[in-house]
Amino acid sequence: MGALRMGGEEAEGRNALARGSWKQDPDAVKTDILRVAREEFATHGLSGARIDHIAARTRTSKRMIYYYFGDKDGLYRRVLEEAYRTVRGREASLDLAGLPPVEALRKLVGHTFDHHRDNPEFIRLVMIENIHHGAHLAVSDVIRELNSAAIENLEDIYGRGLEAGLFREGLSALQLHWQISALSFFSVSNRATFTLIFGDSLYAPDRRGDMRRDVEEMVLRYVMK
Amino acid sequence: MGALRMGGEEAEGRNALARGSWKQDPDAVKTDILRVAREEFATHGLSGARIDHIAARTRTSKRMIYYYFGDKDGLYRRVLEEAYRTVRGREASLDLAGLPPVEALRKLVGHTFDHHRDNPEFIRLVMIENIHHGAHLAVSDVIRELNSAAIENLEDIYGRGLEAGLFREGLSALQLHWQISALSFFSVSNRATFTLIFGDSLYAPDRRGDMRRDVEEMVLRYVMK
Amino acid sequence: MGALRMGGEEAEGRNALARGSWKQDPDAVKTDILRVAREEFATHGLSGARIDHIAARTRTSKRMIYYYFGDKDGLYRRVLEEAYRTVRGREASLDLAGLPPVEALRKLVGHTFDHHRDNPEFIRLVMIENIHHGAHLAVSDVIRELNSAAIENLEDIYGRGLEAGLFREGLSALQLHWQISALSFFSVSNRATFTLIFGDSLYAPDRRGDMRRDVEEMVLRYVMK
Amino acid sequence: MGALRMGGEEAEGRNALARGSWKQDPDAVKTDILRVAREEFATHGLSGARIDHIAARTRTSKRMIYYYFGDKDGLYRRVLEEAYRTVRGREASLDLAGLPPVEALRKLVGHTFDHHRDNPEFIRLVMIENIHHGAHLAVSDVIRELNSAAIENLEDIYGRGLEAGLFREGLSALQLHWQISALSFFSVSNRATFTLIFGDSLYAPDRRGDMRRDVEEMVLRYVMK
DNA sequence: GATGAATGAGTGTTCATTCAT
DNA sequence: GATGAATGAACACTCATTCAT
Repeated sequence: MGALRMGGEEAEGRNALARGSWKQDPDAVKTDILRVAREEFATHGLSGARIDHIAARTRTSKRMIYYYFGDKDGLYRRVLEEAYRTVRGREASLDLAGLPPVEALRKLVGHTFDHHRDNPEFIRLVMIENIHHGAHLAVSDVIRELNSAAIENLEDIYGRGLEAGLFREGLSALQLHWQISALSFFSVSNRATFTLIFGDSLYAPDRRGDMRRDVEEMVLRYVMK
Repeated sequence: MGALRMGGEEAEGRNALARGSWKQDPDAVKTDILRVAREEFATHGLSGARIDHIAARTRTSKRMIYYYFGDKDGLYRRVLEEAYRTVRGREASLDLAGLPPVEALRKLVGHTFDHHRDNPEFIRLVMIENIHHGAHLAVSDVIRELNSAAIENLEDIYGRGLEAGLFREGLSALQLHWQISALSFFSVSNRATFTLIFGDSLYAPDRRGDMRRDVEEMVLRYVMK
Repeated sequence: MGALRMGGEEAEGRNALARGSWKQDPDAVKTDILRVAREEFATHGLSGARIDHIAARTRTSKRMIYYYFGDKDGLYRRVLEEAYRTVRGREASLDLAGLPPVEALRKLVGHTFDHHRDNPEFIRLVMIENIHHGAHLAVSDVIRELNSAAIENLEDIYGRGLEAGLFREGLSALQLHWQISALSFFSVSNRATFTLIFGDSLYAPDRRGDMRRDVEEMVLRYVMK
Repeated sequence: MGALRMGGEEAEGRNALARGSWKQDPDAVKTDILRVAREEFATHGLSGARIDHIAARTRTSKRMIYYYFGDKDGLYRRVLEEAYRTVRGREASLDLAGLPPVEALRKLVGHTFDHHRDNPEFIRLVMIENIHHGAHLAVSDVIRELNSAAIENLEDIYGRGLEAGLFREGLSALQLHWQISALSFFSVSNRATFTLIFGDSLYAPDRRGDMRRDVEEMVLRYVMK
């Protein structure tokens, strides 16, 4: 996508838009469609999303959606792929190698929590994909690139913690990743039903830090000797 | 009508059918519709579900769905309500009062984990409801009855643990419920995408007990001094 | 189709129509759709036909076409089936058993020629189906009922002609049917291009009898000793 | 441009392509488009044909189709014209003047039958054109050149047959052409539906000669005294 | 209460064709 | 001459819902 060629082009795209002549800039068109589509899919789900709605909020026409993305499923898949790719980019950029194990782990957990909390749209896309049994992720190429960063970070930290005699033996990076994800993901994904049933005390703006600390604490107490 | 709670009704329904006179048994008709609808909604989501599909797999006609449930949303709401009601019934039936705090907590966590794992259809309905921002649960009466059981159990256990000097101070039943739910729910809700990206090693049939123990362990280590 | 229940119902259908209330008469609705669809398909071909055009010229809506016929292909198939069925009915009604072989054969050929000439819509449907490689006839049940009448008539006539020493040996009913069909069919199917290239002298209204006689003559001269 | 008649062009086209410079050879481009278009139209009909499919299977782009042929109808008309022109070329090349009337007629009939049987694509184009009521042939210039060869051949043969006292009086070349065409054309045009209904015994590969002989026989018996 | 028939408003998709460079 | 981008109008088809009996 356009993002790859980025830099000057994006700026050009915006200038072109400002001049009212965004034509002949396919990357800008595609990016524009994807942005709107991501919102629509995240808000209404795959079946609930309407191509017409997406087209209406785009700088181009419905026809161009089909020109570039083939069909509704193709568009959804691209939205999903871009979402995963962006996340992966953020995970990789975390620099934890210089920190001692405990601090590194705490930072990774807190970062994961924050990231989920700050990207509810991504969370919703993943929820939606799970509602569809992962059928679209399964046929996508991105999955092959996704595995690494998060797990590698954890393996490094856990290994260093073991060596330093700080962490318990017998745990695995995959398991830890699963637990960290569960605590971070659920806090966003199930917020609606949870607050309806139990009130929103846990989600008061000034208590977000508490919740993150609780999650960090939970992971650390689980891992440390 | 609470048809879902009655075991006998299904059998009655079948007998009535066998006699060719189930038409005079409105409860059986409603139960039949709800059963089929729950499957359809859980499988395809709210927007993805088709009234026609539900009607086709029901012993009665499409007209009856509208007769008894008003519209698609009404049917979905009833499905959601029955699902929550059933869960609540199961939670209440857990008898932990006789157990010492640590054992009680471990049992409650394990039970929650198992329950989620054994009821993916319920998990999916909750996911779907969250995709729809909890809009249907919000207008339902069931929420008022839902709060209690799980939290009360936890309050009792946590209080007894504190008294016995086994548990840390400063935690809350609500927070614990949230954490237990997160770990249990995510293992079902995100199984599709998680296994696609990281493989299904965590979900091997013979490792289900490991995962439950890990969750129990995580909660206990978090709560205990 | 309606034709099966015919008699009083059709009349009722017409009365209902006259009263402006044709509703609740599914057979009349289906017959109406099929009539319009036959015209549309015969005029524009399968790909060229427009469901919207059919619906517009029908007493019902586009939606009903899908309600009764599933999709465009289903409608086309039904049109084709009804066309073949009608033809077969006419073939069977020919009573040739009482005539001497030569006269019987002449009458059968003339009748076939006239029938084709009088039913250009049927001819066009068969042309269209051949353009589509017979794909729709192949999956239809009617083909199984179609074989008989025409061939049986010919077999009887040819057998009697042989016995009477009037006809040559070594011919077959199937081959004769093929030849009679070719001469009759082509005169309708290729009329447009033929008259464009060679003028319409052969198709002058007062020469239709000549053409039929030529076809009869051709077949008789071929069959007779 | 008459590209279709030249055998060498195709090779030239390939050479040009091999040299990477076929772009400068408009005739090769046009021929290429026409070849692909003929297949597409013959296979799917006029309405069923897709410009995109044609473009995709061409060495050039969709734009060139419009550049050279105006629109879909223009392209179809050119395909039709080239097909007729090719046929006419073949008819003219038949040398029958040296043969005695009966042999000449038999050869002409057999040749017509074979030609139709060997060019189903041409037959299909003519069928398609007839489905469209000859509208495109009507506005084409080729029709004016088409009349002659076949009829002239027949006139010559029939005249010589009459003179020799071998043929019946009162027939016409046009009528004979019509009958020969009918028997030859139908065997290809209606093969799909005919074999579906009556089986393919008449079309067994080893019986093609029989069918041709039957057609020859039918015409000869019709013409001879 | 119950049924098959009926429907307006969308819903994703495709078509031949033209524009900008 | 040549290309990829762009498009309006239509296209087949579907949906939740209601009507007539």
